[in-house]
Amino acid sequence: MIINKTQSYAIRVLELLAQKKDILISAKKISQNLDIPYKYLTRVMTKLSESQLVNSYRGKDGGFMIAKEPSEIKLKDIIDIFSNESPHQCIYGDGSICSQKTKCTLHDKWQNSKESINESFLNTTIQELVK
Amino acid sequence: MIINKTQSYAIRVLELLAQKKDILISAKKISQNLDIPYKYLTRVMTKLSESQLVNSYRGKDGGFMIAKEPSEIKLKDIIDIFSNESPHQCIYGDGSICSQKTKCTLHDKWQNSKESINESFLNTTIQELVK
DNA sequence: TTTAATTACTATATTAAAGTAGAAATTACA
DNA sequence: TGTAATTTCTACTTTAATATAGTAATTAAA
Repeated sequence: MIINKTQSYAIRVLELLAQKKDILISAKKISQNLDIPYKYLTRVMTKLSESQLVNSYRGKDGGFMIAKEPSEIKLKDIIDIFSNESPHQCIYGDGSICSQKTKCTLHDKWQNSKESINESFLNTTIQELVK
Repeated sequence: MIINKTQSYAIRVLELLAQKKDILISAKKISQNLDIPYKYLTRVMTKLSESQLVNSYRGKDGGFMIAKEPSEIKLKDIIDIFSNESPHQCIYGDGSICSQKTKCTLHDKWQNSKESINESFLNTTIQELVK
C-alpha cells in the first residue's frame, strides 16, 4: 500500500470530523461510524490531538473536534504523524548505500514516483475529501 | 516504502545475476555480495526459481543463473512474486467499502499515484539497472 | 562410492504494526 | 459531592514480515 492502516484511519477520522465541524464527537462514535477498533482509535486520537490537528475535550460529554479549517490540513500533515520511515529510502535501504552521492540504480525512478505521491499528499487537503 | 524489503532483495538479486549473465553464482556468494541474510535469501531464491526468473542448479558447484534476457524481466514481474496485497486498495480498505462502484473519497487520486508507480514497474526492466 | 558443497524444505525466533485490556485522570451534571 | 461518561496512560496480545537453524536431497568430483 501507499500508506499504512494507521495512516488511513487518521485520514478518515479527519474526513469525518471535517464533515461535523464544530461538533464534539466521542471516540466511541468515531469508532462506530468508521468501523475502526475503539481502543486502537483512542491512541490514534491522542496523537492527532498532540499534533493539534484535533482538539480534545475530556470528561463527560467530551470528545474531539477538528482544530483547523479543513482546507488548511494537508494529507501529508496527517501521514507524517504516523510515519517513521526515512523519506529517501530506495532499494538499497536506508541511505548508507544509496544516497544523493552514491545513487542506487533505481534512485531516480523511485524519486519520481515518490515525488508524484508526495506532491499529491501535499496538495490534497481534507477539504477536498469532504465535498 | 513503495516496496517491501523482500521485494527489494529480489530486485537486487536479479540485477546482480544480470551482471553475471551465464555464470553460476551460489546463494552464499549472492548473500555476501549483496549483504542479504543467507538463510532468508535462499528462500527468496527458491521462489525466484519456481517463478522461472532464475534457473537453479543443485548439488556441488551448484547455484543460480538468470533465466531470461534482462530486457525481458520487468520489475513488476519480480515484485508480484512477493506481493499479496490486493492491487486496488484505497483508504477504505479492501474493496468492500471502496470499489469501482462506490469509490472512496481518495480513490481517483490514489489511482493516479498507483498507476504512476505501476507504470514505472511495468516499463522498467532489469536491463536498465545493469547499464 | 564417499565426500563436500550446494539447493530445498520445515520449523522456530525475532521484530514491528495492529489490536486489546484495565485503570487513572478529568469533567458535566444530578 | 457522587456518578457516569469520557480522554489518557500503560501494559499486554496477536499477526505478518523478516530472520535464523537444522536437516534432507542433490550432484560434481576425488
